[in-house]
Amino acid sequence: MKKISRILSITPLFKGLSEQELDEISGITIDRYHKRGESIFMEGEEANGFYIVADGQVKIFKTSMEGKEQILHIYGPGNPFGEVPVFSGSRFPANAQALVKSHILFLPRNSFVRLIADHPSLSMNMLGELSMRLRQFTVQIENLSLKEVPSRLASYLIYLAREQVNSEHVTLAISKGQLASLLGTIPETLSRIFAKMSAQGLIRVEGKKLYLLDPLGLEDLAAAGKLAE
Amino acid sequence: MKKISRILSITPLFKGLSEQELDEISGITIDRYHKRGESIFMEGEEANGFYIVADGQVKIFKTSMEGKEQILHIYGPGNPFGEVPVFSGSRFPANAQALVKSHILFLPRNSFVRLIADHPSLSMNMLGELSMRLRQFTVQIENLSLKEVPSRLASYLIYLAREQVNSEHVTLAISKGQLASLLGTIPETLSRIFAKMSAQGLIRVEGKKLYLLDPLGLEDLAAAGKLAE
DNA sequence: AGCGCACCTTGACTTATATCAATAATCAAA
DNA sequence: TTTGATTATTGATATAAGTCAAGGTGCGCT
Repeated sequence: MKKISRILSITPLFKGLSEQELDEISGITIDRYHKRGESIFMEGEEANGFYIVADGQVKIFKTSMEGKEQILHIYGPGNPFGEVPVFSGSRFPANAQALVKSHILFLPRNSFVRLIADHPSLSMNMLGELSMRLRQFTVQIENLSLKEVPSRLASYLIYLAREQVNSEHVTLAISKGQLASLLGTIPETLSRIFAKMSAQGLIRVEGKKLYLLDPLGLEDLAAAGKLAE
Repeated sequence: MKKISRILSITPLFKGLSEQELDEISGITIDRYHKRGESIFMEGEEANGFYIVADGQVKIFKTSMEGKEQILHIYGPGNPFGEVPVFSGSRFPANAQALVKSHILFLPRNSFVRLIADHPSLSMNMLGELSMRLRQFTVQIENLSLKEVPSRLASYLIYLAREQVNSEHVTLAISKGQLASLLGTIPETLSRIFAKMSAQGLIRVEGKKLYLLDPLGLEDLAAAGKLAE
């Protein structure tokens, strides 16, 4: 019980709520544990609640008929997911799967909706959460439609650099294959672009460690630029 | 005043609100009129409120450095837009422009946030609205990343057919150039695909009137299928 | 009615990225 | 440490869609 409260207290969604309110919420959560690769829910499935990552890593994704996958989000501790059907429709719009062994909290829809009606600050937090997602999606659509893969990769590297304080290098939290899927491409293409960017002296790749050798060049590439041969 | 209430009453966002609550809202709206092609707001601009289309048509879009445009939404009477910065950040994530002469209602942020805190059903409606948007975006990302242009077009035609009751034909509310931008392509490509689909006997194109000759073939194409030569 | 401008279409060409295939590196576990 | 499996790289080739360019069609406006 104490452990759950700790997770809830670092969840931005619950920021500003009192001890008592957090206890109320932790009273309605249900623990779930998923192995690496295990499906949490699938697109089209009926939802009767949503989730919060307590520990581990989860991907939200779509797949095409031919088996290609597009990752929409990758979430870690403190991130809620699968809330859309709580507020509209009742089916999940995408799939969720654990990328590593994960501990997930499940919040049943009805209890949560009751909670939200009574606590305006909780509903404001949820509105903030959903609008952040919309913001991220506009960026993702812009990237997919208006930029080519090298620019998308450069954007992602810059994003990682902001996220991770260590200015020396950044570390990929996911495999390169998954990164390809997140960027809307395939591993082969990503691999080639890593090679080209290395040849240009923009980055140095050492497994999951990426050294950003030329941050300005990357900014440039992210904005518009073309990657020379 | 009476005219505004009528618009608000058909706006799904305000469904279930009392006469009095609608009056309260109409008390804080500000009328704006925009000519065809006029900008309503631009990406990155500070927002101090959001909008509702009273009459006309508005597009929400992103543009690349090189001038290519990706339409995110096209909104008509009753649709709210530009709400994201009300709940997160403070800047618009995309551009808005009137496609035709339009009458727009502006709702100042502060008054609206006050209103939402007092009326739980209004906040639930807004949560529903934002989650519908998230749903639409997942579809759009799926389309851009996982389907080719002919499939996207077929999906859009099927969507139009559901929207418009007349099963005989559908009518484009926008120009073909704008449709291209909505589908994440360019007019030339769209034109060629219209030609191919016509040659296959899937559709017949007469200006803005589109006859869906082979609905099953279109469903097929939308799902996965390839368009033959 | 006819002028002018925006929209649309068609053709030849280029290019980014996917596909297919083979090999290489990495990693976890026995 | 060896082994098998996952993950990553590299090469050759195919293809969808973008670019550039030139006409054509239609529509609103005086």
